[in-house]
Amino acid sequence: MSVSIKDIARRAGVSHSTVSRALSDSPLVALETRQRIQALAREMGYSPDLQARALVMGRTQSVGVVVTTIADPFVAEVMQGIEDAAHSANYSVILASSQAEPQREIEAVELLRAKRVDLVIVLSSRLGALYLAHLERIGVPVVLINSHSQDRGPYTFAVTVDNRHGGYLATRHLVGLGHRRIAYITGQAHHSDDQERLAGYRDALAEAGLPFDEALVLPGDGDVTGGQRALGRLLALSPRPTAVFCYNDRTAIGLIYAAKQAGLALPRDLAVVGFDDIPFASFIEPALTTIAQPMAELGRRAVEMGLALLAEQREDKVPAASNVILRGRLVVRASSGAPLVR
Amino acid sequence: MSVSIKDIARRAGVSHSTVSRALSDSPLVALETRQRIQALAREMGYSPDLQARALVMGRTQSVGVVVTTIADPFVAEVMQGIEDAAHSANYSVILASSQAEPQREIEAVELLRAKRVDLVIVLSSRLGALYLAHLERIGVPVVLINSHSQDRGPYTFAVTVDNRHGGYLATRHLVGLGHRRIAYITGQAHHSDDQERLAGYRDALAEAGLPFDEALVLPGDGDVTGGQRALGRLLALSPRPTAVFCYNDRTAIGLIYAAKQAGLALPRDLAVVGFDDIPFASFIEPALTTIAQPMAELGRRAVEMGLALLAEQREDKVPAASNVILRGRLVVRASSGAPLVR
DNA sequence: CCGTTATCTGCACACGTGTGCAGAGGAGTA
DNA sequence: TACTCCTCTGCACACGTGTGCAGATAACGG
Repeated sequence: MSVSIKDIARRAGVSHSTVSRALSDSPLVALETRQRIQALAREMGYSPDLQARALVMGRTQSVGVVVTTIADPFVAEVMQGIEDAAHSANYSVILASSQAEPQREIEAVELLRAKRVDLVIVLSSRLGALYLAHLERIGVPVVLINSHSQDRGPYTFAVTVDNRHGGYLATRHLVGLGHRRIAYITGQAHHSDDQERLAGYRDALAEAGLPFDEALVLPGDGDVTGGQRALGRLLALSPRPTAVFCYNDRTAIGLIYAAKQAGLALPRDLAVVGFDDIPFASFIEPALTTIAQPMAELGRRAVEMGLALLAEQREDKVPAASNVILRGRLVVRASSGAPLVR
Repeated sequence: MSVSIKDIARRAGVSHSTVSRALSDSPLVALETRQRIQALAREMGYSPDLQARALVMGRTQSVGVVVTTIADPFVAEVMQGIEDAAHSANYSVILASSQAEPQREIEAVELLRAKRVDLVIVLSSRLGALYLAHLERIGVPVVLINSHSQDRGPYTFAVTVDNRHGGYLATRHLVGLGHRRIAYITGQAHHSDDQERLAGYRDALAEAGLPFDEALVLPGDGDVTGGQRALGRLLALSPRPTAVFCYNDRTAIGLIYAAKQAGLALPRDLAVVGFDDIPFASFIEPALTTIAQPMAELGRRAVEMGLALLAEQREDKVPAASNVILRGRLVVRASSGAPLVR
């Protein structure tokens, strides 16, 4: 099979302990012996078994990431940041996707636990109380990205974008353009992100002295299809809204697609604002006005925070970290259109 | 720390061997004892250490995946298929991304080797001979996705889409619409996919009796920016091509974006065909005609083939597998336009 | 030449799990 | 009762690695 330090030890005529020390450049081994062994290891194509090492060291140098699906460009961009930061810290990434099935999400967490990852990152999950309890039990730090955890355990923290502020920025932008009837298309039900973006939407309305109308909140699903389906309901409203803020870019893209097929002229007939700023947001027509999330940074920060937590946990310190909230920024493109003339 | 079978053994008043057997439902343990231990394990929140198990069993139940970047939607879709198939087979996925830096790709492979993954899948890499030799040494089956390996080792196979056929279909479609000057925008240099798609392009030209003109092959980079930059060179050609086939959808999207900014009316002034059929291909304007790759299936098949190879390797059999080549299909949308009138 | 010290190496154990083998105990049979 | 056979359990080792400790050897000073 694969060559181990014992094999090297045999060929070098020393014990495996000496080989182990030589390979980690310990000064306890005579320089000459050290170099001889290192050369031999290279020659024999030695590759250390990280699992065996992890077993004795008590750390696997790997971070487990739970996502709903990597096919979501937002998720993919965050993963990019995670992978990057993990790589820099000499950690590797184990991916588990849940396909948004709660049962499978539990399984995923259980698997990562069994793999003894040092750190778990959960990406925009809608976590029930039961699930959160499950997370507690695994005994390693948990960092949630874009998932609010009001009821968190000692080593559970969150890195989120300021959804409420983002929702506020988006809606204020539309208000500023003169819109007075602005719809909101939601994401998946019971997602905390969604609730917060909606809250920001209401903030902006309130600030402008506009009434909040329940009927203007239309259900979506966070994917393109949800946006497409929402158009029908939106057109059925009377009077018809002149603008719409969507839970995310994918929803907005679906809505725009359906609107164009229905013969609407965008943005004149309907101004649209999304959320995320996924890579393709600027390539659709009209180019999408949106709230840019620092996606890669979310991932990076989550890793950094997790590693800091890990260090503190090892020293049995009370974690000094606090939740990180990053602000998105408004990116104005064509889809929100020119100021309304009246 | 975490509870082990020894802890359970102590509480149950038996040896750790008995616990180990009881948890795997071995008939060697009395039914009553078995059930008692299983209940105890559940109560104590036991989670088996898969690393330790892997160490003694000689298999980690994990597959390593090397990608350039997961931010590429094509890659993300394939990953989806990989994760899915791996999950079904009770395998987990370790991700390593190279950012297209050769040095980092080597590191990635080395890391996966050290993690003792049972199987390595490499996604659309441009593999030099040196790198391939490196892959050989790791001793586990390697499956390449969309990377031709003319010079492969005994346990190295490939799952690819029929690039040449795809290139042929795309170009024939344009020829069929009456175009006679058709450009091709390449992907990253030295990528075998690219060479093959180009070959298919030439096949279609030859079939139609059209000359191959080197000047019509323009350099891209496989990303949106490459498409954008290519427009300038394309417009400088004289006479100007009436159609263009792009290495992939991202390139096509960049090209379309730049063309619209330059004031061209698409598809009238320029017909465009892409390759991949990424999720957003149908949402840009004009909707992109493209060659649909069975992305998730590529991933699934790669896992299945890899596991089959693994089984054969374990029995020291000569692998019976052969490379898998899947065909893409032409998806006609608006960007290739109506038949040319002349 | 002897004692002390510095330098290096190996023994033995640990991590958590799986398993061949021996042996204890009970049940059954002659 | 004595022997055999079956059922169950524990011992001991294995996987590949890291490390405290003891001890061997050499170097050095008096």
